[in-house]
Amino acid sequence: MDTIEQNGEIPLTEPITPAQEALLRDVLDRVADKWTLLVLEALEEGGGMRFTRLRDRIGGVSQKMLTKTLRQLERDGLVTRRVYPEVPPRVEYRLTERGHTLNEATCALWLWVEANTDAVQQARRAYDQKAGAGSGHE
Amino acid sequence: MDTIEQNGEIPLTEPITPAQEALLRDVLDRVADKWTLLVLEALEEGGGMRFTRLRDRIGGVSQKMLTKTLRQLERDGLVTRRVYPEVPPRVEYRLTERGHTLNEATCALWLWVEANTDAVQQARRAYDQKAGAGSGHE
DNA sequence: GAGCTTTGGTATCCAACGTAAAGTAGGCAC
DNA sequence: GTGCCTACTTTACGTTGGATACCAAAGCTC
Repeated sequence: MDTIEQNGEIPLTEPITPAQEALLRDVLDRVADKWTLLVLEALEEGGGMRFTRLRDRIGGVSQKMLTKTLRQLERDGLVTRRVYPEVPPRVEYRLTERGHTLNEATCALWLWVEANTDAVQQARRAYDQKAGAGSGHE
Repeated sequence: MDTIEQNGEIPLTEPITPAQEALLRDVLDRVADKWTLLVLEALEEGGGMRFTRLRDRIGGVSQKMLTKTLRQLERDGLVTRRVYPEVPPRVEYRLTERGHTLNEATCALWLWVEANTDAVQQARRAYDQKAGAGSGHE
């Protein structure tokens, strides 16, 4: 009989079961998302924030995707969604403690992007020139 | 190797121009990708690797996406693609130095995922129960 | 010499996803 | 009553990702 693990400790060396592997892959997919990272960053910097303010702050995100991203983050226990029963409606989103730790974990990634954006752009230009000039498989 | 420095220094606090902002967003979008992270991880652990081996090692990735991901990484100067003119063809992918640094930057993210997968799963169960029970907004 | 195999891809079809724009709710100023 | 405000939800549509099929080119088999 397969019991879902109920112990409190997680071996950091290797994921053992395929179920754990699948779940890990799923969580990774959720976390390695552009909008997720941007929402986390915005909420980290701005503290609690309303929907529209968050949308404006991030910029370029559709309501649908922002709603979806926030719901997923709420479901995963990374942000809290607090509704004030007022008119007009007011909903405030805020990072949980766990969400805060995730944002910290992505900090290195942000720094990498900031530090390497220039080099990546140069690499792209070089690649595009080379592809356009020499191989000629068109 | 000389890097072109037009403004002399890059402030790590804020991106200034909208163009830089857009590029940064673009690079982030490229980097915050499930397959990208998995490819980087696989190449980091396994060293240089052939296409099919990489596909098997990652698991669940289609040829199309693996090809696309590898092309993007190559274009961005993060992996090298070396073709041996043999039959059957042999293509070996390998991390560049910059790709290696990116993988290091994502290390914290991997650790977070491994450490928090369990808690996320629990949060999801709690959320789904609560949503199904009727205290929510349905 | 026809046909199968192996490897690293393209090409095609189709479902899922993301975006933009319009619609919904519900008090409140007019 | 009409319109406005906010936080969504729904609809329409274009783009992307996945599964499958196909391709090329040499070697081996028959």
